[in-house]
Amino acid sequence: MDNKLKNKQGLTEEEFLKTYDAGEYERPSVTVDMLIFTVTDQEKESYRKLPEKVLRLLMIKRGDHPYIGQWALPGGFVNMDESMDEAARRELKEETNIDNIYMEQLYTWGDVGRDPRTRIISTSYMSLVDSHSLDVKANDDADDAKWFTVSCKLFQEQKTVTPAGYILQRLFKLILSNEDDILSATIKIVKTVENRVTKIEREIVESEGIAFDHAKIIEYGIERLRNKIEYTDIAFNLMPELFTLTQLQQVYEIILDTELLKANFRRKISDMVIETNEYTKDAGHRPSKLFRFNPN
Amino acid sequence: MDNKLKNKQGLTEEEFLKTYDAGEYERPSVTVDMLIFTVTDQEKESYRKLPEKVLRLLMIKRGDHPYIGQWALPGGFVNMDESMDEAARRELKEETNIDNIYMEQLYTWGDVGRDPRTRIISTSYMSLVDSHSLDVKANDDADDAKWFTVSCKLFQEQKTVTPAGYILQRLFKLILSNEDDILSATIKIVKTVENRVTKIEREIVESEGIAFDHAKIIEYGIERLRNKIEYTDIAFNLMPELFTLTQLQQVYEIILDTELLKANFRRKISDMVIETNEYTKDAGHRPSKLFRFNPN
DNA sequence: ATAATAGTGTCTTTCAGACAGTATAGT
DNA sequence: ACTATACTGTCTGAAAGACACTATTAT
Repeated sequence: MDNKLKNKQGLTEEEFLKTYDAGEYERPSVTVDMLIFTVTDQEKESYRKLPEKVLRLLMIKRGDHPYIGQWALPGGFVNMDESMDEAARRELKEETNIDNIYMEQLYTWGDVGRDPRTRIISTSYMSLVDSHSLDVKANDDADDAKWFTVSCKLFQEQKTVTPAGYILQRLFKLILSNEDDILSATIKIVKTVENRVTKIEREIVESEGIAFDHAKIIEYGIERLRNKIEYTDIAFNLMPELFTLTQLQQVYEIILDTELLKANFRRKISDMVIETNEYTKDAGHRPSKLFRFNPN
Repeated sequence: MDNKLKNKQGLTEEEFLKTYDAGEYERPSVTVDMLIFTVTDQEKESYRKLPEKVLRLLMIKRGDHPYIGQWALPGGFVNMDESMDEAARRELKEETNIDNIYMEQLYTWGDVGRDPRTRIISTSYMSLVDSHSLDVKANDDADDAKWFTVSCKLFQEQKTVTPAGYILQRLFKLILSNEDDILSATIKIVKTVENRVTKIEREIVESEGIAFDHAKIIEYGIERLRNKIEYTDIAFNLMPELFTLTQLQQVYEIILDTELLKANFRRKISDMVIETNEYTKDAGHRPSKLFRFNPN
């Protein structure tokens, strides 16, 4: 490419860049918000039943205004000398102390009033962590990071047919809980189809204890996770090196919030796993074969 | 919520916000980049054949450094008083002069050196427009906007098995062309699976006439479009009010870059369309029934 | 024996793919 | 009659869903 080309002011690219002034336009701040999911065992309820699994999300208690005392997603500013992904990895490392874990960009949230301090645009990332690779680290961190059990359920659906399409309104209840706190929010998702143009809007109806618009960001992340677990192998990021097929099925079940039939589940995931010769021991019942992930 | 809570400095939220100083940290600029797709008829090649369809993308010729003379996606800065979506709609309106069209956020691109002037983070949006609702407007615009025929093909695939997974490298050739210009780029997509952690990276190998990292953004958009057309009804955003099933099939075929079997295609889309009583006229062959979109 | 979980076989229905056939306009 | 497109019927095989059955450990 000819880099001696001159612009209307008669400047070459080199000269142009040397004199370039980024200008006095005011700029938004840019942050990343991390959705860090893991799956852990619930305490066994009866003497020799299998432990139930729960989906957990890492949240941080705010120590200052705004939303002081409420819980927010971990995250922080994107520095001038790092890419978005690098910023996200840095935050992840700070919170979980793990380096090489699954991470994916989800969506960028840029409504004007979403932070009362100043204009902040925030990109959300989702990360999936095997709970066994986590040390307690994130639990006794100075900045009050804690894992919350996540539940997100559709509880109302309303369809209105209009002359040129329809309006579908769905209400989701998001509940985050642990031993000490229960946070909740209601998120309204409105899908409008009019003259074959589809539009989807997401709105927080009510939010208890969840800072900023993070309830919306969490709901969106869960939706994406549910969707993606169906047609990719991301679920294995939540599994330890060796696992039983029942454990794997439990992970699918808590994420999708449905019960699956064992035989069918095994058929479906059969070529994503490799059989090993090892078995579980000293459960109060028949031992089960351990499998590992098969990266085809 | 109790908004009389005080922080460590003894300030209420109101007092805190009044004295809040956004700080002297340098901030990136934030822009939106629009992928505006449409489908148009190619000139008929023989006297009574059906016109072939082509997928087109709107690009703008750069009049200043950097990348002077090259072609870039339409887009612009996000103002402080508008949301990301509003900025995207504004750009869309400026370029196409249409208001109510399909638009979807795709991805946020934030590599450090992606713009030589200053740090710019850019969110890409995809929009689908029915070409009949477009006037020539965008063609004779002052800022040299033009539609390019798009083609994006996989031309090399290479898989290397590693001890703990594999590396899959794919090369795509992107070609944008119209009567006057041919632009092209090669994009490398590397998928690494290692210890059950998957990572995907996208890199521009070579780019001819396409400004910035826009080749990458376009390739990603096409991938998403191809993916989404399979399981949603977005294709209808590219169709006029009334259309024949063959026209609809052609749209699927150019986007997916494959040939589909008529009978199977019709079965698949049957409940997304409504039959009308109208027929096409004066084609050199049997008239065909017109359908409209069925917003279920 | 019984509780609890592990693991398999198979029937049915649904859906995607392939292909062959019939129908109807213009020239 | 012929060309070009419109439209339909049906066979096949793969996958999803439902369900029933057998197996193996600990108490």
